[in-house]
Amino acid sequence: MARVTIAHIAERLGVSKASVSYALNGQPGVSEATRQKVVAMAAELGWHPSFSARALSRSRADAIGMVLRRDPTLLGTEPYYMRLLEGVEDVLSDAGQSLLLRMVGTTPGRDTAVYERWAGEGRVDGVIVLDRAIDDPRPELLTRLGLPFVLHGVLPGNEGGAERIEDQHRDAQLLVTHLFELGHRHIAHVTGPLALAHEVDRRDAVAQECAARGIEVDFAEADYTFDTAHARVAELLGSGIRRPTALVFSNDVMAVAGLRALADADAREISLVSWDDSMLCQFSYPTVTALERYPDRAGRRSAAMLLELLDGRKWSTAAPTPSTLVVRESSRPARP
Amino acid sequence: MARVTIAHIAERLGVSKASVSYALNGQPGVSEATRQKVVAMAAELGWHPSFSARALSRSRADAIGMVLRRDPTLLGTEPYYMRLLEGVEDVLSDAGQSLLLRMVGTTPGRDTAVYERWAGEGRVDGVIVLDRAIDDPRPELLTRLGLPFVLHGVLPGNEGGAERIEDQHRDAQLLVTHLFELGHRHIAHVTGPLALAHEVDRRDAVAQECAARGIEVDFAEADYTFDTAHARVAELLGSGIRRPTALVFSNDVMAVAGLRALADADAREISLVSWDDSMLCQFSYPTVTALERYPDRAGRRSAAMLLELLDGRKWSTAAPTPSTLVVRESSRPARP
DNA sequence: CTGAAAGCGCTTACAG
DNA sequence: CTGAAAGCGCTTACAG
Repeated sequence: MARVTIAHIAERLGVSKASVSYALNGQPGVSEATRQKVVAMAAELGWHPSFSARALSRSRADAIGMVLRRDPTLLGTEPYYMRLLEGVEDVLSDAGQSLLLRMVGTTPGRDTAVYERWAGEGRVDGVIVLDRAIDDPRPELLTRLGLPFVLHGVLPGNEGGAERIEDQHRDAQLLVTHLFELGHRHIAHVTGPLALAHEVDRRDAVAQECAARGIEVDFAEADYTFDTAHARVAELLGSGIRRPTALVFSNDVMAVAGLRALADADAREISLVSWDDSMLCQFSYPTVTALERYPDRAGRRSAAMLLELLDGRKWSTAAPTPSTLVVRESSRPARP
Repeated sequence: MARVTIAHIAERLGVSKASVSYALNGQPGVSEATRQKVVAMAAELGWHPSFSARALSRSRADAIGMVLRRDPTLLGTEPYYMRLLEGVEDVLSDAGQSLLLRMVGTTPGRDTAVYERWAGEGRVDGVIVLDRAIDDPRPELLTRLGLPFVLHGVLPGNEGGAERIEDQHRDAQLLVTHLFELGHRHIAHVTGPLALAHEVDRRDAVAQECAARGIEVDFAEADYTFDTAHARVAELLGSGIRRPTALVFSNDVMAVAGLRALADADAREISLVSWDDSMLCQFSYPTVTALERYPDRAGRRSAAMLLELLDGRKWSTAAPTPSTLVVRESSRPARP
């Protein structure tokens, strides 16, 4: 079980370690004949480059990291993250890179410690940052640490927020248009935490789309959990005056909570749509109209962008995949 | 942004690199006075050990790997895996170990290549193997590769299958007893792939529990997906003769498919329970009675076992957390 | 094209 | 207790 090294290969072939290294890495500096002998011998001996030796000499870890900050319980129930990871992992493994995963819960500052450690130890070459917050301290921290990063869902160079990959506007338009066409003229949007940049974007986009169509809109802030969303809906309905005829939820769990709240309030005639699709939306009763946002493709994009950034290549600006609205039972014509 | 090394610390303090190393690692061989100076200086300079240098000199990657082989689409929808990962990650990060994650889909052999590479490159110190199959080639492969491993859900040294951590018998008993007490005397169990060791265990355990109570039981094999499970239930109902009054499903997705199939066949009076709990069971209509199996704790156990194995420590045989039955609407008294 | 050598940043016997 | 040195397995200028 002793490790096969380039020294062994060099010895067997009677050449220098340098030649072996060049041959194995496809670098110039070896004759084609030598290269072939080396490659054949490496295959025969079952040689693999020692990851740590290579990392040390190249100062490259060949790994990228992701810190998930949400509540672990929620993480398990939101397919969004698994699908995102799947896309990221797919691109990384094709590139021979590893994915380091860390889940830190919601305690503030725990992610910071992870980044500091990763940077200090040289354990990852870069990171993908999720769930960008308003005044997010992470870009500055990562810059200070010298750790390359990509903000998931944001174009590089546009951290200011001018141009977003995840186009909340287009998504808002899909949702609002759908409700408008069903005759809804008064809706409410139950958002996620407004400390998250994309939730603010969504709220603003919904407001704008509604204004453009003469739809009245109310907003309520929740935190992606079932219970909070349930409570918000109960409040919206209980406040009495003028009820919305349709509700928009920023994720699938809250949408399903909305379903329950409507049933509890005997207000099943109210329509409802979700910003995230999942099996929850597919199998709830009634089934929930939702946006398919292709999180795996978004993950692929972020991973590809990070690799390009690490290679110093120019980012290739392929357009993100537009979302699709999956119409199900929960959205119906507004009652006349 | 130049890396701080022990050489810098040694130079600043006028001592040797060796002393610095000993001091930083809590090894004997330095005076207490020197140790304190070193530690203080390391903190001041913001020193972190170079992960790759340490890995190279200790031939230890301080990382463990997991290969997920299921269909990525299913992975996203089964909270089981995220919760499992959460438990694993928690233990690992407390121990300063990293988690390398790889998703390979269901193409046979792709996981093998990953293990070979990880072992060859020395990228991980060990792996946790999930979803053990009948005649699983992985234990042998990993042994040959010299890569330490833990079979998730199996006691070390009992790979033969004598003693399982995930006690399918106790779980089967919970489910069958519940149905028995509701008056069911004829049930059917829609299993996952019988190529998986634990699915065979479940089927056998259910058969045994039913026999002990004079319950008739049929079995149908599916593959954890909605469509297949839906088809199996349709067949079970269509076959005509004697219908079961209750169904057991080996995961949540299939249970929800069963719900739909029952509705489609206008057979809502048939009860149904799921071997896995999830939000799918919580928010379906009707809600589904399910086993809470605490996958995060199982993940913790496996991770802890692997770390102990790597350290050459004796495995501490704390008992696994027993499952709990969460009774919901889908299981009702059998029709007289 | 090829070889001898230094270097990446640690750890760890081995002399003093 | 302390220092000089070799070694982990690569990569990469630098001479021939």
